[in-house]
Amino acid sequence: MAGVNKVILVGNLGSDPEVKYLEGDKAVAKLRLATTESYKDRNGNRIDQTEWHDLEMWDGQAKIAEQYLKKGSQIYVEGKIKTDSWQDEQGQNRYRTKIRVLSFTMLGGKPDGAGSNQPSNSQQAYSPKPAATSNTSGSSQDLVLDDSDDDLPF
Amino acid sequence: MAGVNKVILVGNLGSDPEVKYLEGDKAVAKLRLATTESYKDRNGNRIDQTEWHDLEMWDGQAKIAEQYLKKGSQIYVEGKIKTDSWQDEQGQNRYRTKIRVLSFTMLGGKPDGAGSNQPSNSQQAYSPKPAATSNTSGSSQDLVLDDSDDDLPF
Amino acid sequence: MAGVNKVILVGNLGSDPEVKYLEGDKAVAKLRLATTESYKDRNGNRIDQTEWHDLEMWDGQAKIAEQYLKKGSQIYVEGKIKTDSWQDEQGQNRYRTKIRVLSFTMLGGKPDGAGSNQPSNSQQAYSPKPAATSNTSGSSQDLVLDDSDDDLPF
Amino acid sequence: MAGVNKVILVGNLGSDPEVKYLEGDKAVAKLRLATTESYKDRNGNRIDQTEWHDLEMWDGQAKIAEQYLKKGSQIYVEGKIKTDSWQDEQGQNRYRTKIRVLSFTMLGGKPDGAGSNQPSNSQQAYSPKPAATSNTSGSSQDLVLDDSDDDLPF
DNA sequence: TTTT
DNA sequence: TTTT
Repeated sequence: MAGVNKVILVGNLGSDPEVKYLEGDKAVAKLRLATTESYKDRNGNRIDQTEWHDLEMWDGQAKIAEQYLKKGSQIYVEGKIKTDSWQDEQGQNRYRTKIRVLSFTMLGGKPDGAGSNQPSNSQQAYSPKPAATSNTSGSSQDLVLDDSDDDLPF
Repeated sequence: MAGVNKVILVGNLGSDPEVKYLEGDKAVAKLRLATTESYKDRNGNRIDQTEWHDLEMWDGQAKIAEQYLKKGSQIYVEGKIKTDSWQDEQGQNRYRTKIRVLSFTMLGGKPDGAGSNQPSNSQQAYSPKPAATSNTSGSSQDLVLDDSDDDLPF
Repeated sequence: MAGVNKVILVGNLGSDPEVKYLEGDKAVAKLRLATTESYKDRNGNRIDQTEWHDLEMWDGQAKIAEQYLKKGSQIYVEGKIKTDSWQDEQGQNRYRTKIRVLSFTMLGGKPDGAGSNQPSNSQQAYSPKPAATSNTSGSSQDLVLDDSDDDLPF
Repeated sequence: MAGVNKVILVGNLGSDPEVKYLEGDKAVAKLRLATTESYKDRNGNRIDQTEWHDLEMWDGQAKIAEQYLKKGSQIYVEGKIKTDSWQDEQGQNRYRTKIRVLSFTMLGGKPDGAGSNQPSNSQQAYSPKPAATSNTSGSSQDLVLDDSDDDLPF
């Protein structure tokens, strides 16, 4: 019965992360990630096919995303699929699938600036590379968790 | 721009595959796969959380699924995320996400029978393990396989 | 600079886990895992090609392995590649690559017995499925960790 | 018995690819890839731990690597583990593990040049993005690609 | 031997 | 809506 539900994505953000702060030092970030596949059709024309993914990050990860990611950023993402379902006003079943991010890594060169609200001198804040990889995390000692076998609330 | 869109699942089928045959030797199978995550809540109670995934397989793969998979089968799946979107009659945007399967592997012991419509002597048809792993494959103008330095697996 | 080093394996154990207990509640398990790939050669003969992997698990994970895994067990493994190198007595560089396991999941039906030293009524000990999935872990509250961004000593 | 043997890496090349041309349009490329993991030790000092991987690519893939990859290139790699073993002159068993690459994707911005032997105006050769993603491919009796519902990507 |  |  124990299962595996794993997603690996490499793509670019369609816009800056949207971060909401909740009570108790909690935060959630929503991001839209494009993964583009390129192939030739039977006439030899190159076709790009883009898939858009809704990413969700929490807490320390959300804050790192806010600080370092922005529209266009290329990232590697690991996460799991979660589908929300509900009934709409017409009583119809509705579904929405998102990727709950467990860790991500920034790709490509150094960021040329930072999150959308950041002054572009945040290069320094970026230094050492504490943000280059983020795992689902929280406490200030940089505790790293993954949410498979424990009592995390998600 | 080149991206990665990869899903890895291990779970059990919620029902037998539903296979439709289309014109020209094409076939498509729909499957529902449950991946269950188990964790302890803060009171130490074990909680099972199940996520259901819509899988789609085509052609040779669909036929193998029909023949060898059934309700309860445990499989390893590799695929990619595809989200269909459309407008419903109320003009609202609707979304449905599925996993386009690129390869799968049957897990656990030998199948005790076979697909739901199969005589249970299909054990023989199963022999060696021709069905144990399936890659996306099919008609010759659409040949797509994913292995490497060898002859083709089917 | 942040990188990704990820291995995903599904295979069977070639023998029972070998577990060593070290000072301070530490334990390490060595396992040999076979992943077999099946293909047809150009004469249509089915060929099985088996790759053997050296797995290493630590602490809580090692103990779970000892208790529930044995020769023949089919498991799903996630981990990372680590290559040890040293000079042998002739002054030659020697290399040995192993998989540091970060999590694993038992596949197939319930185990029919248990680790090699276990009474075969361990079915009960196995109950619900507390052991079915293991992450790199430690403390008794079932704390789950992965060792990417922290100060774990391995 | 069917198994899974999958490696996913993101890292940087330690040097330009070494490509050898063999008889019959065959080619093989050797690459060294560094994956670096960053963590804080218990004193809060950031530690970088680098793992080096031997990559092997064949045929079309090797040629693309020669043309577009060079020292420092950041790539995403998918492949499988292969361990060669042999006896050395002392009759000792020797082992060497490498990653047989099945597909790779260049990460980060546009290449600023090209393979080590290429004129740096190869930007044009790079155009559209024929090299951005490569799957295992090659001679017609050994055609192996890994994508899905489309025409072939090269 | 890479990268930040 | 990203990227090349």
